[in-house]
Amino acid sequence: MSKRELKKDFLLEAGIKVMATRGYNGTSIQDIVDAADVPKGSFYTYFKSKEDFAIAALEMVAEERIQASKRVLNDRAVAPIQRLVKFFEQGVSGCESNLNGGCFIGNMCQEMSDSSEAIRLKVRQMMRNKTQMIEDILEEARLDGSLKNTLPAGLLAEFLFNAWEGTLMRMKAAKSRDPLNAFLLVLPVLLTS
Amino acid sequence: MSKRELKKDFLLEAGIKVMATRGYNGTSIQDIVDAADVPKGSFYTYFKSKEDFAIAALEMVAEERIQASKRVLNDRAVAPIQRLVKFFEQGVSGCESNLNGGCFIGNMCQEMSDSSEAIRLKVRQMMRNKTQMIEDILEEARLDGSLKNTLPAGLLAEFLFNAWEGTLMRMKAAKSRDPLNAFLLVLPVLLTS
DNA sequence: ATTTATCAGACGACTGGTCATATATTGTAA
DNA sequence: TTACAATATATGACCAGTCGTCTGATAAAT
Repeated sequence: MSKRELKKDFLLEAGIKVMATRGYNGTSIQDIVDAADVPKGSFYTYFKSKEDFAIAALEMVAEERIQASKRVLNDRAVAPIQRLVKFFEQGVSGCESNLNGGCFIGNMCQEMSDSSEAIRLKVRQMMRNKTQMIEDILEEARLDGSLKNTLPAGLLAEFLFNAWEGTLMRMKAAKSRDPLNAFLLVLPVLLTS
Repeated sequence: MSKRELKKDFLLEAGIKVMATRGYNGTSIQDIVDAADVPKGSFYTYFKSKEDFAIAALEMVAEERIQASKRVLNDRAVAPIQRLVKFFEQGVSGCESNLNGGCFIGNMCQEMSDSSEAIRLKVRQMMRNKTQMIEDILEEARLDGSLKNTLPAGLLAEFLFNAWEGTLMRMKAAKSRDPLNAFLLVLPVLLTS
């Protein structure tokens, strides 16, 4: 990885931390460069605009999450439904690492979908990816007989992903893990009965 | 209602339409007064700050929604679970009326929970209210035997409310009703089997 | 005449973005 | 290896415009 790319990534990582808590419009270019301790002029060497930065940030977060999710979902030593539970549990901790609960992707979705079509499309693509991963594991669970629910896996996956995003949002408002507990208790009931 | 209160409400209604699509930080005082065709100087006659406006806006939206929800949930001519389905369907249309999909409360939650404690607490309270309404109807369904699921009603209500908020969010990213359809198909399965 | 409500415009701070200049880095030729 | 030009990167002062908020003059009501 070139020196340039390293610095770009450093700027991204620092900026994501700020933007994940203060939101897109709540974060200025100045905030981002301050967080990375980089002069303001340098920002536009790496990103052509603030929107461009946000999209790159979304891509970086997505990449991290997808890698982490794959590690959990492909562990064939664990039963599919157990893997799905782990997938969600790990997804939550991934969000908390950006300090102050909340999913960066979900936040950007709510704040920017109506303002920036480019951001909306990127968010949509990332949500589709995640949903597809859930669908795949559900198919696997169906094959081994552990998934009792007879609804189409795609439908169930979409429902579960959305429910989970809603759970993350509620955690943010409540500043509590209770919503997560409710989700994890209902999840197996929905799938195995 | 006094002339003053009428004008205040008018300013609120106009401002909510803008803030619901552009977000809190994406909406300026100028945007709000322009939407209501009121001079900028007047804004601070009615609201002591932008945050104060947002909280009043949240209260107005909540009041509308709660009234609409009560109408649906208290209609004893309809079976409880059917009422719950209607409750969610109507909740979606309530959000779309603020143009461009998405729940004003959910949007404010994601954008502002980490920035404004006052807004976060208001959002939390509103979510609790809604969840309580769901819990009540679930209890009713349990009494008449139509709710098969044996999980505590409070838990189920929390899960359902969060799933529904997630569904609204996904609709915003996807610009589609598919997430709603998935929700409405899974809902009865979760409750009655 | 006195109080109260309204509002135009000004305030300083800050916005996303640009640009001329300064500094590194690289490629080439001797 | 050195010398030097050519190119790329780094930078902070600066732009025009906007931000949320406030004040002082005016209008309306009493």
